[in-house]
Amino acid sequence: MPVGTVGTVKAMSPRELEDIHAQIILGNTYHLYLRPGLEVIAEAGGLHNFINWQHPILTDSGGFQVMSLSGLRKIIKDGVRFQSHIDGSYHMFTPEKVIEHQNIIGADIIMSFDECPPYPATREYIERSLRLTLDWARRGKDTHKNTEKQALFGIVQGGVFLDLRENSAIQLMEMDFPGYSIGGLAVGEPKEDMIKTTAFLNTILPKNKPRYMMGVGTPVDILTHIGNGVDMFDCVMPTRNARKGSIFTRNGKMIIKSARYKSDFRPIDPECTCYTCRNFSRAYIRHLIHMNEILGMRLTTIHSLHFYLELVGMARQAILEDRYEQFANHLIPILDCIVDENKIRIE
RNA sequence: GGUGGGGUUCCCGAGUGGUCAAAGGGAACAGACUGUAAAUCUGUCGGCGGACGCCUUCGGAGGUUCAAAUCCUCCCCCCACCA
Repeated sequence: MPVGTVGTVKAMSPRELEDIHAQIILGNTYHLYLRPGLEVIAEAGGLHNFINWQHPILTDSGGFQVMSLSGLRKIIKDGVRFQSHIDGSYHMFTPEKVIEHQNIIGADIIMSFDECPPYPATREYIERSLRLTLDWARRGKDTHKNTEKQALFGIVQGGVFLDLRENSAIQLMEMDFPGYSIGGLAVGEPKEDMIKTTAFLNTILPKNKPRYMMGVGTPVDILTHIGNGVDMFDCVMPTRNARKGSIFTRNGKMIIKSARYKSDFRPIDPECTCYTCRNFSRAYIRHLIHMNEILGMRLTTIHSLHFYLELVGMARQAILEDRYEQFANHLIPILDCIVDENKIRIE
């Protein structure tokens, strides 16, 4: 799922998203609440209409902002009081209000309010945080009435402590959500911990409901966790990194702003079918990024998102053909490095 | 022709006897980025060597001094105003 925090996948028009076959995009409750404000979105008839995206949308609850804006908020039992990073005004987010907000926004899949705890954190901290998040999940579920049109997911927390993860998952499953998110990962913990966690949850979470790993990840992460039964991902990396001249390809990461592409007139990936690769050279894209030109960001974003969506499409096909492990094992070492064609040539 | 002001490391620009390989900015180069306070941030940026250091550099050539980007002499070049 491409990330479109404030109601736009940065640098992309809805038509460009359709061109690369994006099926669903993300929005963020906290950011949309602050700007443009829920009144505007309500007046527009919901987020789909407001941004003219008639395909599915998933909204995050603001739980991630509990971590990313940790200097500007206070957690209490009832919820989180944020101080706006825009104008300093105070805003109380409770699990009930967060559901009401998301009812107004109207996303197809919505999230319980949670605390995304930082890493490292003590077991005591994670336990306390988890109790709160579970309480909030229950309160959110009780509040949510529009269940026919909006699927509310519960969010599994528990840090890197597997027993706490288990505890979290089981209690959420008792509440019977239509899907389960895995939160609080890729926040700085070792990769092995992340992998152990999804591998473990793979044995617990129901197989007939979607599992969404929040905020992950690199192409390698995605393939790894698909292998552990995860169905859905979102991540800012393909978009954010693309804008800064670092893109993902089937041959690994390519830092297109690098001097080595100054006079390289090949496409980013000669085999790629995206608009960018069919029409523009590495040298030109590098130039655009260096010039800080809008088109540069658009073209790199198109490519990286196209690649991500193609990658998960291939993963889906490999699963259907019962050859996923082979597929992933072949691809992961390639995707895990920086493209260096000169080096390959020497070898 | 006259008067005044200047020439500093890729560029702009500070520095007016030692603590200067020389502030600051830009460019350039190398990276980081994982439910987006991100068109952001970090590092490098004369050469050689782990560090301590050594060598080359502040328009050019001389000179003064223990010590010069900084002071003196001559020369070259630029800018402004006047004629």
